[in-house]
Amino acid sequence: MSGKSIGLNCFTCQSRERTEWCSLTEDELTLLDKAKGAKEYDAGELVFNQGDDCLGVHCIESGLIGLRSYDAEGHSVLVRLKGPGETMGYQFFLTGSEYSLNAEVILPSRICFIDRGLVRQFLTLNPLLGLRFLETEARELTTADDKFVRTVTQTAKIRVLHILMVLYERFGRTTDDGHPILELPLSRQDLAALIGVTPESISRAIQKIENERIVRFDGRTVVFNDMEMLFSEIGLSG
Amino acid sequence: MSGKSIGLNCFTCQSRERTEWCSLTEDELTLLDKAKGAKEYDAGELVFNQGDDCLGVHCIESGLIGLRSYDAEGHSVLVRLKGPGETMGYQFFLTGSEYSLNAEVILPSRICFIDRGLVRQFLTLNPLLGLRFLETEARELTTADDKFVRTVTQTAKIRVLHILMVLYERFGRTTDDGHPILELPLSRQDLAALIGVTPESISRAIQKIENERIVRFDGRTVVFNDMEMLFSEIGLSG
DNA sequence: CGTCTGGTTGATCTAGATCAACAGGAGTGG
DNA sequence: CCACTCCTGTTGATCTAGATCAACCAGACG
Repeated sequence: MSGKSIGLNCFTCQSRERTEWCSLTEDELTLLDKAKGAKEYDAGELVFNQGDDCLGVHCIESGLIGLRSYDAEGHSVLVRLKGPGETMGYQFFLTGSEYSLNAEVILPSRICFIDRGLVRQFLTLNPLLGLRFLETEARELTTADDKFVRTVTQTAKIRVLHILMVLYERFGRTTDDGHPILELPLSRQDLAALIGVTPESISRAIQKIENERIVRFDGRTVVFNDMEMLFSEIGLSG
Repeated sequence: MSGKSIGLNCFTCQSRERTEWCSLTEDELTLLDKAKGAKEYDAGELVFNQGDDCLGVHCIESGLIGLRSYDAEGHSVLVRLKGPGETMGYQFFLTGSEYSLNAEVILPSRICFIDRGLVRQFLTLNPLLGLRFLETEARELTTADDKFVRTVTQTAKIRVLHILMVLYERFGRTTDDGHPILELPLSRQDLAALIGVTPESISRAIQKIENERIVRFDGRTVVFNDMEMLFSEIGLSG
């Protein structure tokens, strides 16, 4: 069993506003707060394992999780990242199937676990909760479809540019002198697994991108030199 | 405007049991039946267009629809098939975005349209409906993720075998002498677009598959000679 | 008939995988 | 402190699955 049990309070949760659970009433939240379990995880730990039965859902207060799939030949693919305010594992809870993915801790995280019985109860009790999840799922499905289309139609270089853009929207900031900048939370290997290519291909794609002066890399720091160029390369569909 | 308006009755709908809408009450169904619009489409027509605003959802009574994405360079990818009892377009309704896909009629279809206002109304009125959609979406998300993993880890041949299996589960039957058989509803081109390869690659993959005696092709008829072999090739994860 | 579309086959090209070597940390243990 | 291994990332050489380009055939249809 990985993770260390800690105390966390739903009412003071820094990510509450961002979660679907914010649609719960005061009373419901009190119930949730009592019934949930909270844990702290170090980078590298697993929150749940591919093949395990899904006993509930996990809600991330802080940190970063990667949902990774290993196939029979040992190939690993990073299917999706999950961050603060996001709930993970609900599709397995909803389909009543076992996890088809590992949940790997990428950045140290605090994560709550909510038993499936309770989730079911809340879903029937408070219709709003279901609607929020419906919207979240719809967004995820759309990005999943989009990812498939990009994967079969675009080159590795363009897909790298695209994922940099996506990561920038999520983790990026602007320096004091106005440059858009991104501190990558991922290793090159994970970057590769995220777009479904080898680490070598990532290296070479980055090489090209730097030669074209679109972005500059310094370790895990990414400086965007030419946003116009980047946008035109990845196409409007951002 | 494509499609020809027809009369369809929700109460006698042959696919009602299969839809999420079967969770509606008698009264609600009466309301839905009055408010919906029904159309009949020929193969090749479009139910909705990439780029158009989503004004509601479409529920398929009979036929077959392909959700296809065209990128800027004209590449076409078949993202998903939708058949009787399935509702399509709800992710765009839910995210409030415009369609990112075309809905192409593959087999002649009868399709009902339900205005977004009404859908919203039903979703808040009857929580069960939302839960049903939540489950459907969860399944679709899982298959979308799975498709991504397969696309980046498996060869075209294996992906062809896999899609044949999926199509068999959906459209296949067993002959009198006990052979599993599949009447393909798709052209080779569409088969190609469905797994994200070129028609030429499909042809060559089929060639290999026939040489290995796994399945036999006769036009659009697929005879499964060796299910064991097929399963072992695509891996247990089905 | 000619024209068109869908499918197959062959020849060639190329993006990206694979295999291999190596360089720079970061520990770890003597 | 150095020697050692481990791990990540880069680079080079080679290989290959699948794309691309082109020719061709068969059936459909005016």
